[in-house]
Amino acid sequence: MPELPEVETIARGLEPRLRGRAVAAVELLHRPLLRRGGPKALAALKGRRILGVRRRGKMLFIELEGRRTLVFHLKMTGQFLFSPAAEPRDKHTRLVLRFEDGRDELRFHDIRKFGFLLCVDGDPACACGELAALGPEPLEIGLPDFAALLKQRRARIKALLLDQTALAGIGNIYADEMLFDAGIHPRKPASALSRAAVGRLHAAMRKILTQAIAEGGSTLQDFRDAEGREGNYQDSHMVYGRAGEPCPVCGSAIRRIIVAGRGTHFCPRCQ
DNA sequence: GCCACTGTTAGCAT
DNA sequence: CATGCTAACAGTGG
Repeated sequence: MPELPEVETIARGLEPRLRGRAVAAVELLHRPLLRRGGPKALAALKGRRILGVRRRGKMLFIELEGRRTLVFHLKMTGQFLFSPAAEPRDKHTRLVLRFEDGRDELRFHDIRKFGFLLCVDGDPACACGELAALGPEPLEIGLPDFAALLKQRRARIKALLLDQTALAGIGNIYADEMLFDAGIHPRKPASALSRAAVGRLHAAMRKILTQAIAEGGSTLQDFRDAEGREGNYQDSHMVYGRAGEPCPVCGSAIRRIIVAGRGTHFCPRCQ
């Protein structure tokens, strides 16, 4: 579930509640979650203060003193929630961060167990090939670079939008929404887009992601921010999850097809 | 109960 | 190399 806007929302919510707090312990409840660093690296976080929380693509970074970083990928069902230490833990809780002030604890909850954690000493990009290979941020890439990127790829435009090495952070929902906004068919080869279409897609990408962040992301089933709140952007979805409903622009029935192995929603007339 | 479906991506086949 | 499918997991809904 969490794509760029959801992870950004989580990071912004975690930051003020984590910054400056010292870690008392990290409890790993599901061993496979930890893909880099090992239990010793987690133990070495004791006593260190949290300096900040950032996002890169769909990954979330908790930065600590001494160049240590916890890198989380939430995959489909990862969530963070603060709870009083006395409150019973859900069976899907995979990791708990306890603090020296003892006010509450941060729990990482992940039903499907696809999420992962890296505990890194130094530059996170050196510890994870996937992280090092991430493409540019969609909200930072300029139009000339975006156009050059599309020009050199023959894959379907939707597959390119989902390719994290091309652009970092776009997932299934926002790929469909930005293609609709730009009036582009999801199966169109990226290199075949006209100059005008590339311009529309660049603008749509910025508009959709910016609005989604402003709305706190989209909640379809699981997504909650660090305060347990749902996002609101699902109310603004034009095509995602609306197969069979009339297109908000032209009234044609929204269709659902499979592109790049993913359920894909689009208007056959506008796109 | 069984089957189809789900927001991600790694790994393998083509 | 580039691209496309499928499996990994667990839960939900028909």
